This record gives sequence, C-alpha cells and structure tokens, in this order.
Amino acid sequence: MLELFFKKVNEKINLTEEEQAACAQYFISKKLRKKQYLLQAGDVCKYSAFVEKGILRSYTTDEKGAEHIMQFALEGWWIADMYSFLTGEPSIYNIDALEDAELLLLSSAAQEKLFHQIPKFERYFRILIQNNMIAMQRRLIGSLSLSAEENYVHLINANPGMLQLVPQHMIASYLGITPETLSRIRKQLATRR
Amino acid sequence: MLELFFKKVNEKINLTEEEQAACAQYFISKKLRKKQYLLQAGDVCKYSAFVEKGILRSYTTDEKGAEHIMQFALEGWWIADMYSFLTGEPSIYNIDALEDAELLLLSSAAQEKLFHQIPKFERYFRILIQNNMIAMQRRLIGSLSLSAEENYVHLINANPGMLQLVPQHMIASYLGITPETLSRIRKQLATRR
DNA sequence: AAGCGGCGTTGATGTAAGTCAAGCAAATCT
DNA sequence: AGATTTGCTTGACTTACATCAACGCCGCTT
Repeated sequence: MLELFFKKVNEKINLTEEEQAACAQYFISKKLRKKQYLLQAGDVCKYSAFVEKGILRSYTTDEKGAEHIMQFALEGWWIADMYSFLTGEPSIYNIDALEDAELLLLSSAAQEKLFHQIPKFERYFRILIQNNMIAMQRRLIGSLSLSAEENYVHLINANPGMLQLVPQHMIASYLGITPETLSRIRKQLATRR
Repeated sequence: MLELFFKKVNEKINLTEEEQAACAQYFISKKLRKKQYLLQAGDVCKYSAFVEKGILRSYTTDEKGAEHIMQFALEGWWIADMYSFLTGEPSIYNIDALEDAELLLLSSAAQEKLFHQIPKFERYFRILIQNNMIAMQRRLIGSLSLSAEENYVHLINANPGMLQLVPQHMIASYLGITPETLSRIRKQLATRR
C-alpha cells in the first residue's frame, strides 16, 4: 500500500526500516471513484493527500461558471489546499479525481504527531512546500510573460506523460486558455516539424 | 530602529519585553540607496529583509530584456528569494530599492538561532509563508482568468497607497501588461465615473 | 537657464487569443 | 444496439492587448 510513498519519501530523506514501520499508523488509506470529490469549496480541507494511484486536480469555479485548475496531482504527488489545511478556514478549492484513485490521507493532527516522532519529516514537508513555491512562481512568470504556446511547450516538456493522462480541455484550463486555442496550438506544433 | 518591526510582529504573536530585547542581536540593520541592489541574479540570497522604511521590489529579467516584477515590499513587509535563501542555490531574482530604504536583515543562521531561542517566531514565519502562498495563488488565478483592468482594480483596492509610491510602469510590469495599456486602463476608469 | 533623460500619454496599426457555432468520433448510458 | 453525452477540431468573426512612434511634462544635471 505505501510502496510508492516510501519510494518518493526516500528520494528526499532516508528512513530506516523501523521509521517506515512507525509511519503507517498515521495514514488513512482511501479510494476515490472517478469524478468523486476529496474536497468541496466551502468545506475545510482536513487532509493532505498523497496519490498512490490515479490523478487528482484542485480548481476554483468563478462567477461565470468557468473552472480554473490550480494543480494536478499525478501518482507520487501530494495535493491539498494548504491554506485551509493549516488554518482551518473553509477552502475556496474543489479537489476531485480524474480517474479512480488510491490515496493516503494525513490529517493535521496526525502530521504533528508524525513530525514529533520522526522529525525528518519536517524537512521532507518543508522541501515539498519550497518546491511548490518555486513551481508557482515559475508558472506565474510564465503566464505574465510568455505566449500560450510557450507555456504549453514548457508544461509538456517538464511533464511528458501528463498529455496522455489528462484530458486536453483540462490542460487548457490549467494554462488559462480555451480548449479551442489549445487545439489550434497543437495543430501548429504538429505541422511545424 | 525596530519599532515598526515589533509592531508588525505583535500583530501575529505576542512578545514579552524580554523577548523583544533578545531579538535585537539577530538582526543587521542596513540602509540602501535608491536603485541599489540588495540581491543580484546569480548571487545567493543570504538574507531575508524586513523593510522598516522605503520600498523594494524583486524581479527577473527575461531573454528579451524585459523585467517581470515578482513582488513589491512596502514598509512593514518582508522580501527575499525564499528558495535561494533556504537552499543556498543562486537566485534568479534581482532585489533593489525604489527609493532610499532602511532594512533589517536576518541571515538563515540567525533565523535558526532566533527560532531556537523564541519558538514563537517559527509560527510567525509560517504565517508569513502561508499568506504569501495564498496571495500568489490569487494572483495566478487572476492572471489566468481576469482582464488586465480587473487585475489592476483588485491590486489597487487591496493596496491603495501603492499607487502613490510605485511608478506606474512598474505596476504594469507587476500586472504583466505594458505601460501603454495601463495608461489607457486608467483613463477608462477615470472617465467612466 | 538651458539641456537632457525618464515617465506617462495618445494615436495608428498589428496580432494572439476569445467567442460562437457546427460537426465528428469516441466513450457512456439504458 | 441505439441514444446521448463528452471531448476535440475547424471556421468565421471579435476583442483585448501589444507594438511602434511621437509628443509633452517634469525633475536632473551642469
């Protein structure tokens, strides 16, 4: 159940066998069906979720009903509304599954205990947050200064695989463009070689 | 020297007199002339800076020579490249002063000692980082989904005062639009009342 | 005081991306 | 299997913003 989790964690910090064994109690495993919500806007984000299998996304819906995807979480990634999770305020994001998924959930109480028992995990989560911050900064600068095509190419280069796993109109939403525009960009790129 | 600093800190956590007195040793005060760099791209960001007086900005310069402003720091705000600061990697950002400024600098070594002596500061900085994250998320969603005019209005509403303090072309750069477009937007808004 | 450079404005024109509408193929439901 | 929905594409047209160029206004310098 936690194979992928330990693989990813051990890329950043090194856990002993005992530490690994001690981890397990803190996580709740959960399966999600396609289109099922993990979090709905207005609710409090009670868990950080590690994706063992499947794909999730977080997004907001604006007044005009348009969805804006904040984040995808492929296998081996974390997803949550960190703000709501840490403060207990209601979230403005929805999180749902693009396909059937298996998750490991960590509540904030469990997280604190985990930090206390295995302090290395503080480091692990700090690294995750840092990486998240720089990714968001890059994305912001991209959206302010690059063309839709450039942003698309960067996304796909940084993340091949995604293209097969995520429907195209969601990639468009993530990039902040319409599905039509993305379709035309892809046509351009295809013929231009 | 640290009046504004304590005022801001005490909005989030409550320091006793003794704690305040103990703080002082960890900070280095520094004055910056208008246009002077606190950090140049390629260097490591050795300090987080609290702005006692003046205004700073962080920005990148792209291949075409255009500047993209990541953050402004008005009086009472913090500025740094958190990533470079925490990892020791060279920064991609420049940080400089828009006008003569007075800063309190905190090195990462000093920060650790401060956390150790007054653990409340961990909380304080965690709150800062959280607020920074949600601000960045909002800005990203804005830039993906709103018009230039809407983004401008939100910025000014969230931050009156800024308009008087920051040159208009830098606000344009922050919003990811040209100075000409911002000028036209402002004209629109002015005549439309 | 004269000269200069930076900043904001305005106009004319260009272009990337949005909108609306239609059509088709594949997936999903009954 | 037939019906319905969902996702992707394509075309015609519109729109928001960029680009280029010119001009006036201050605040510097000397």
